[in-house]
Amino acid sequence: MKTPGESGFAFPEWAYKPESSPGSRQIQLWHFILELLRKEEYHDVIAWQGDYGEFVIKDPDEVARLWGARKCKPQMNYDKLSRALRYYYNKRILHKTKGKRFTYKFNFNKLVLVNYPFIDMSSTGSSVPQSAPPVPTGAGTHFRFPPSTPSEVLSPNEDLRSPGGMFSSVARRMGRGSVSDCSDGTSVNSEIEEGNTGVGEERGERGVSGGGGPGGGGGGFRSIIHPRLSHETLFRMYGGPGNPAGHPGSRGPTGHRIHPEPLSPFPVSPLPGPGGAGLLAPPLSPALSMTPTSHLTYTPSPTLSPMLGSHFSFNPKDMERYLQAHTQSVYNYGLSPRAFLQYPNIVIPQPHRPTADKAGLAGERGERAERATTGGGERGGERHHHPPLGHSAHHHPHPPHTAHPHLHSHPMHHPLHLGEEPPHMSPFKFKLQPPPLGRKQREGQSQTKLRQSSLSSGSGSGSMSSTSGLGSSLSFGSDLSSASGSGLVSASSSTQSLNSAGLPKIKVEPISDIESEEEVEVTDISDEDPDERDEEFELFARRHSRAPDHHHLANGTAASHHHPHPDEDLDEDVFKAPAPPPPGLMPFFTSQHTHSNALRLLPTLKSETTEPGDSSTPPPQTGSGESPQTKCIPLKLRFKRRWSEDQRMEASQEESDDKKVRPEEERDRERQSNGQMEMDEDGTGSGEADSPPLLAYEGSLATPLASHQRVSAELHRATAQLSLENKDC
DNA sequence: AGCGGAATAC
DNA sequence: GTATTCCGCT
Repeated sequence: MKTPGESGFAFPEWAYKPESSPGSRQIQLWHFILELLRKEEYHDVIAWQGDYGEFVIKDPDEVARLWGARKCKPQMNYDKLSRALRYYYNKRILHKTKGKRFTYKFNFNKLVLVNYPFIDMSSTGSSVPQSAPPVPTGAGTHFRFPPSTPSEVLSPNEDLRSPGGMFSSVARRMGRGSVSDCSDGTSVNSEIEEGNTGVGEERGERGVSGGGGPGGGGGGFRSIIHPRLSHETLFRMYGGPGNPAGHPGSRGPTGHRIHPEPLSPFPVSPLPGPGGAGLLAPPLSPALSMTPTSHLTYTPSPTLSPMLGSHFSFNPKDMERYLQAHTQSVYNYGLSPRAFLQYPNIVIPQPHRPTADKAGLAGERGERAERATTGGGERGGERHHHPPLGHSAHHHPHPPHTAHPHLHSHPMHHPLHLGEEPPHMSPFKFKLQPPPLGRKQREGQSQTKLRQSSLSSGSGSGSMSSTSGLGSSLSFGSDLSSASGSGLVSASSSTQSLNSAGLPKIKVEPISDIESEEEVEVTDISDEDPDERDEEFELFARRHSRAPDHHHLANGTAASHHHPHPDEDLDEDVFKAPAPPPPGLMPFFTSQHTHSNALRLLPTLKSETTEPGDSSTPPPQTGSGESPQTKCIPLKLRFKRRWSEDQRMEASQEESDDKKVRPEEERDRERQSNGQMEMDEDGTGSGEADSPPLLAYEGSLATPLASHQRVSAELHRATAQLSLENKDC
C-alpha cells in the first residue's frame, strides 16, 4: 500500500484516490474538526484556544450537528461525537484538556517535532513562533508552521497553536472523498457544507481546499506531506498558507483559500521536488505519531522525511530557532524530552513560561486579531517564548499525579524522570540508568503489578512511570548514539557502538516500550505531559518495537527486510538512521533525522535505508558489505533495523498494549525474546529500542555548557556534514 | 461533563 | 478500521 514507491513518492496510492474506501477513507472526525477550526466561519462553534493544538468546542451541539450533517447522521449529538473523540485518545490524535470544558487538544507536537525536525525555516522566512513546531519543507515546498491565523484567540505570540491554516490537501481529499457525504457527494465542502446550511454557506467549497497560497507569507505550501493524513493537514494547519498572516477575518469566504488545485487530491503534488523528493514525506505522522501504527489505517509511513526531496536546507539560525521552538513546545506542552534528543548537544534556552494563564481565553475574539503575523519578530535568540500558553500553567491543575512540575522548574522535569534525574553535567548526554525490565519480566514478576501499582517496583522493575522514562530514554539514546557516533553517545551507545563496529551479535531487546506507553497512556492520555510524551515516545517505541524475530542480527543484512511495516520502517529510518557521521563531525546532528534524511537524499543510501519514499521498499540488501554505499550506512543502522524489526514484533504488542490487551501469543513471543535480550543491560540496546533517552536531553540541557555559540558551530558542522553526506555517500 | 465498554453499522 | 449508538459509572 503504501506505496508510493510506485509513484516514487511518498504518497500512497490511496492518497490519490478521492474516495475512498470506507473506513478510514471517509472523512474522519478529526479531519472534520480541523476543517472547522480552520474556518473562520465556525469560530463561534469551535476554535483554537489555549495551547498549541488545543481547541474548544464552543457550541457542542452545533458541532455535533455539523458533524452529523456531514456524515448524514441526523441523530448525532455531542455525546456521540464526544465518544468518537474519545476514541482518539488512544490513538493519540487527540486528548482532552482536563479541566476545560469541551476542550481538546491535537497532538501536533509530536508530529511535527519528531518527524520533521529539520525544516527549512528559512524558506519560510518568518520566524516561527516557538510554540509552533516547525514544519518540514518539502523541496519546493515550504511549510509554514505557525499558524497563520489563529482563529481566535491567540495571543500574539501564541499563534502558533492555532493553526490557521488549512490543510488543503486534506480538505480536498476530504472533499472528494466526501462522496459519501450525505450532502452531496459533490461538494468539496461537503464537510462543512452542511455547515453551510447551518452556518454559513459561503464557505463553500473553495474554501475548503484552500491550500495555500502562499500568500503572504510564506507560504506556500503546497506541499504536503502525506496526503492522507494529516500530515498535511497538520502542517497546513500551521502554515496557514493561505494566508498566514492573512488573516482571517478578513477574508471572505471566497477569499479564503484559494486553491490551486482543486482537484488534485493531493496537492501536493507536488513537490516538485527534486526527485522524488518531492514528497516528502510521508509522514509522519500523524499517523504515526498519532496513531500508532495499527490504529490508523493509513498509516502513513513515517518515513521520513520531509526532507527527502527536499533540500535540506536549514541554517543554523533556523535550527536554533527551531530548537527553541521545540523547546518551548516541550515545555509548554509537556512534550517529551525526547524531542531534544535529536539535538543532544544543543542547549536550548529555556523558555519562560508565564505562569499566568492566558487569560485570554475569554477574550478570544478580540485577540485574534492579528497576532499571527507578528509573531515572527523575535527571533531566535531567545524568543521569549511567550508561551502561549498560559495554560500551561493551568493545565496542571488537574491532577496531582501528573503534576509535573514542569512548569517552572526545569522543563525537563517531566515526569519522566520521576524522581530521578540526576542532573548531570557530564558530557554525555545520556544518563545511565538501569534499563527497565522487559515486558516479560515485568509481567512475569508481576503481571498484576503493572496495573495494580505502578509504584510497586519502583526501581527495579521500575515503576511504570519510571520505567517508561528510562526505557525510552535509553533506547533513544542508543539511536542517537549510533547516529552520532561521536561522543555523544554514551552509555547506550556502548552497545551500539559495538554494533556499528562489528555487528552486533547481540540482540538487544528493548525493553518494552509498552510500559512506558502504557503508563502514559494509562495514566492519562489526557494529560498534556504524559501525552505528549507518550506520543513521541510511542513513535519511537513503536518503531522499534515491532520486532519480529530477532534473528539474525549478525548479519546485518537482514535487516533489510523490511517491509514489515512500512511505517515503521520508515520511522526507523527516520529516526534511527543514523548515518554514520563522519567521525569527527556531527556530534550534534546526529539525530536520526538528519541522517536519515541525508541518506535519503543519497540515492545510494537510500537503497539501504529503505526508503523513505515508500515504505514499501525494503531495502534489499543491506548487506553489509555489499555496496559501497554501505560505507555510508553505518552498521549500527543496520543493526538497528534489524533490531527494530525484532522489536516490532514485540511492539505490536505494545500498541495493543496501549490499550489493553495483548494477545498472548505475542506475549509469549516477547518473553522469549526478552529472555534473549536481557543482555542489554546497559540499556543500550534495550532501552533504546523504545525509548528515547530523556537523559540525553537532559544532560544536554542540563549542561549549560553548551552555549548558543556552540550550537551554532555544531549546526554549521552538521550542515557541512550533511552536505558531505549527500554528496558522497 | 466526561469516560469507556459493548454492540453494531458501515 | 472508524464511527455510531447506548449506557452505566464517575
